[in-house]
Amino acid sequence: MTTSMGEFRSRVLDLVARIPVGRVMTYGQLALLAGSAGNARQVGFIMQGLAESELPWQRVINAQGAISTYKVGFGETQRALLEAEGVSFDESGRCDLTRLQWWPDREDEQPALL
DNA sequence: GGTCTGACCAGGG
DNA sequence: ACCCTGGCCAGAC
Repeated sequence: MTTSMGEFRSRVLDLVARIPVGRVMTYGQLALLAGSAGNARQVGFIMQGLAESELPWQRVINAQGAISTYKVGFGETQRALLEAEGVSFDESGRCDLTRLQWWPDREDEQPALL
């Protein structure tokens, strides 16, 4: 079964759209759940340009619980958006993934934001 | 085809 | 906790 890049991309975006307010997912986690384990870097590429979209792009962070977008110029914006929905960061710029990382399951569904 | 790059990651020292 | 390494793989020359 081959998963085309187009399918991968749309699965990633579907997942991002479902992340509840105040929760986060990581690049690697999205790659895994979208059917391309180990392809975290491609998720980063897919996220390019989503800052102007309606998607909650700010809820995607790296596996250390930190923001990865400073190098692309969106870091401050992302942090502000997350803090505005209740996510707090420690001195080293990390949030508590054990508490905030969201894994899709039937009980914890939220209305899609699309 | 080859080579470089990257909103990444896990593991090891 | 930090830094480094190697792995990852699609895009863009």
